[in-house]
Amino acid sequence: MDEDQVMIPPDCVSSLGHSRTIVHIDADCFYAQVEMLENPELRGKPLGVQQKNIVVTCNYVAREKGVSKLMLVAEARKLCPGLVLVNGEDLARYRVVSDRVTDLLQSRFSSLVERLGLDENFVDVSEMVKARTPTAQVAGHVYGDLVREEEEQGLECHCGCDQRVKIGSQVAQVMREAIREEVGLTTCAGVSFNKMLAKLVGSQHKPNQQTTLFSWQAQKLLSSLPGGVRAIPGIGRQMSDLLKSGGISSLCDLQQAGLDTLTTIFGNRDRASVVQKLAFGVDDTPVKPSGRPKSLGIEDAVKGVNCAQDAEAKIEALSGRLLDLLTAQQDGRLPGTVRLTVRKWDKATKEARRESRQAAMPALPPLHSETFRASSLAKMMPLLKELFAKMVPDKNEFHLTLLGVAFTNFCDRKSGKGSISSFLQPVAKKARLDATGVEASTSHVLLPPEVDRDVFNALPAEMQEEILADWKNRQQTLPSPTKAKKKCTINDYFGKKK
DNA sequence: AAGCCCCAG
DNA sequence: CATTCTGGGGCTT
Repeated sequence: MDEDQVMIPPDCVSSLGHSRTIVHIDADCFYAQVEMLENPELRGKPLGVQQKNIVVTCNYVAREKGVSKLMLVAEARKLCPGLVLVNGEDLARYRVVSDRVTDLLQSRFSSLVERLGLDENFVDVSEMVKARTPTAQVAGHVYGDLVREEEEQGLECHCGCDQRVKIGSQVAQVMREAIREEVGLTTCAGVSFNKMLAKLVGSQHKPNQQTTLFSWQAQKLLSSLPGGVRAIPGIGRQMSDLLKSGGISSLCDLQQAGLDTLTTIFGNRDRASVVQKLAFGVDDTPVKPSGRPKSLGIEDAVKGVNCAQDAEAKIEALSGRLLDLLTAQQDGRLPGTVRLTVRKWDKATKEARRESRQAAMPALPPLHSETFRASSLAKMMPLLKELFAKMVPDKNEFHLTLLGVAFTNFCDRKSGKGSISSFLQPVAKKARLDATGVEASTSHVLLPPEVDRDVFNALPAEMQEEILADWKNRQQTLPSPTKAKKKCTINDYFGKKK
């Protein structure tokens, strides 16, 4: 196939051009790395992280023996007899490490940090890049490996993005060093002018490496991707099946399909347009700061649950764990809604399908009271039983394969007399005035800048918790003055623009 | 707002 | 029979 001339349809132009600089950071085999971090004896041994009967991920020692993601345990053991397996069904410990990575990026590099799962972050470093000296060399790999030749042929981009991604690659390097030093994880990074391309190019060299894409190499990257249309982030199973039924399976097919064809396939012009743009590497979606989680849930794949009593026992156990998670999260918010999810095996259609029902949460006792867990459970269980009955009527026979409980619709606690706002508000006002942002970085517990450490230490433990929770909230919602300054810590590594 | 579908790792 | 255990967003009602 001839690929020198790829015609880009006129409806596929980007409104942002190459103006942004985006870094995608991806932790290598994340769960396995966290396990090795917590138990260093595992390093050097083939390690798999197990959920139910599946190895969900494994370290690179195991990969050398042929173990891969989402492989059945039996198969993995066969390939790698010495495989060490650890249980990874509870994600709480992974979430703690994941938060450390996101917090580091957000406090030191850019307020625009978007999480994707537990192991990936997009960072929009456009502002930081503007302030850098324009003489940077590329750190790490360059996609395409033809930089010098191509530049000599005059194929480089004249909008300035070549320079920007070079600086971006230096920033990415510093990010990865900081994550390695301060969190203990190796990562990969991709640098480009939009999210999709940053993510795609970052996976070109793994593990513990980084790759930068110049805009004039984007087409080459796209055509080189294996796996047809599925290689595009945002085109999943359903959409690729739809495309295939419309005669489109390769990325080249997709690029050649007209907007009308795609609209017919998807039955939706907006959808079609987004997909068409993605096929040409056009992605104007912003890096959207993730902020605090919008839901908190747990679920458990089950087998042999076929009576209400069994199910309710499981639901109670799950709810207890979920309340523990809520307590641990402790960012001061309480859920407004509970949702119960079941997955049923439908033998008529021979498919598993999920159903859920939700209800308003009853008022809960104070988060840290002794009886919080027990009395919350007591209030929730009747509700959950009702929800369960809506989906699984008593009479019918059923075969459940999964149960899940989730909190959503979080709201901040109402501020009362002894609450956080009455304490912080006046102090915060004073602090805003003389906030210099210089802030010698605290080595241990991070306090809000307006809170004096001695005052803090004298407070009751519960109030300390509230302050820390509130500070965490503010960091994720407001671009605080401190942070705006702190972004520039990268100056330690690079000179400022003259 | 409720519930389903699709996406992601 | 089923890849696990999550979490976000969009569409339809």
